[in-house]
Amino acid sequence: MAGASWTDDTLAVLDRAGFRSGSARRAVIELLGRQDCCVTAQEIFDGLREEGRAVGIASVYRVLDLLAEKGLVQRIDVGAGMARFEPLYRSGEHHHHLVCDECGKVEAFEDDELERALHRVEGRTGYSVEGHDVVLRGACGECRA
Amino acid sequence: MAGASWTDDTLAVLDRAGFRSGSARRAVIELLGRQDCCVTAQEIFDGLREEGRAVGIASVYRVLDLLAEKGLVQRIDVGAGMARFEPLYRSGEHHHHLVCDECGKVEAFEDDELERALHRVEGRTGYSVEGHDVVLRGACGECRA
DNA sequence: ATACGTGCAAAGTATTTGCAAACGG
DNA sequence: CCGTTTGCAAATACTTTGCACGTAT
Repeated sequence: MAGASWTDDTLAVLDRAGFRSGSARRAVIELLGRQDCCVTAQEIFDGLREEGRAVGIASVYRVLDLLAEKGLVQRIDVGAGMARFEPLYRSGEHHHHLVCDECGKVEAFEDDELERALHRVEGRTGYSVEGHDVVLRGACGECRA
Repeated sequence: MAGASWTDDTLAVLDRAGFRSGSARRAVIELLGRQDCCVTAQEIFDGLREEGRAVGIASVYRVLDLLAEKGLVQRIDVGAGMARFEPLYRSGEHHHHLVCDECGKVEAFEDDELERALHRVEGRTGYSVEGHDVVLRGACGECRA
C-alpha cells in the first residue's frame, strides 16, 4: 500500500537528515501514513490515544511542523478554523478537496484537466510556484436534501 | 467603479433583509468596497482607525460574518493563520490568489481556462457547489533572488 | 555522556460571545 | 420607546513555546 511507503520514506528522510527516532514522532508518522485524506492535529491526537499510543498535543504539532518544513506533508486550510495535514507523495500524485458547508465533511477528488490548467497558469505568474490548493465548497449529497 | 456598486448593492440587500443601518457596519462595508483584493479583519480595523472612523474589532468580525452568511463577501484562507475577506460580485467575475511563502505578499490573478476546468469538475462531484478557492503558493519575483 | 525528543503547563493569536450603553426607526 | 447595533472585556479555540525530564546514540 502507498501509505506504508510514504511512512518508510518519511522515516528514512528524517533519519538521513540526522533526526533521532523518538516514539511520538514515529507514532504520528505511522498514523499519517494510514490516512486517505487530510486530518487535523486533534484527530491525530485522538486517534493515537485510542490506539493506546498517547502523545502530547504539542508533539503532534511539532512533528507536523517539521514534516511540513521538509515538504513531507501538506498543510491544508479548508476554512474551518483549523489546519489539516496530509502526506505529500513524491510521485507527484495529489488530489484536491471538496468541503460540505453544512456538515463539515471533507472529501478528496482528482482531475487531470484541472491539473493541466493549473500548471499552465503557474507558468505565467512570475512566481516560482511550489504548490497549489483547490477547495470546492458546497452542500454534499446528504445535506442538499 | 465596481467597488461603489458593490457597496450600494450590499447596503441595499441588508436594508431589504430588515437590518438597520449602524455606523460600524456602514464603515466596514464602505471600506471593503474600496479593496482590490482580500484583506484581514485586522487590516479593516486599522484602516478604519486611520480614517478616523474607529470601530470595535468585534463589530468588524460581526459584519464580516453577516456578509459571508449572505454571500456578499468571500472568506479566503491563504494559510497565514488568519482569514481574509473580499467582496463577492454578483456578476460572477472573480479572481484567485497567489501567495509568496517568503514575504507573505498576496496577489490576485484570473484565468478563464482555469474557471472552465473548475466548472467542469464541479458538475461531477455530487455536491451542489457554491464556490471555489484556488491558492498558488511559491516565491514571488523579488524573493526568488 | 550529551544532545535531541517529549510532555506538561503557560503563553500567544485570532476570533467569538456576554452584556450594558448608544442609537435608529 | 423598543429592539437592533455597538464597544468593551472576558471567554474560547487553536497553536506555539519554555522548561524539566526522558531517551537514543
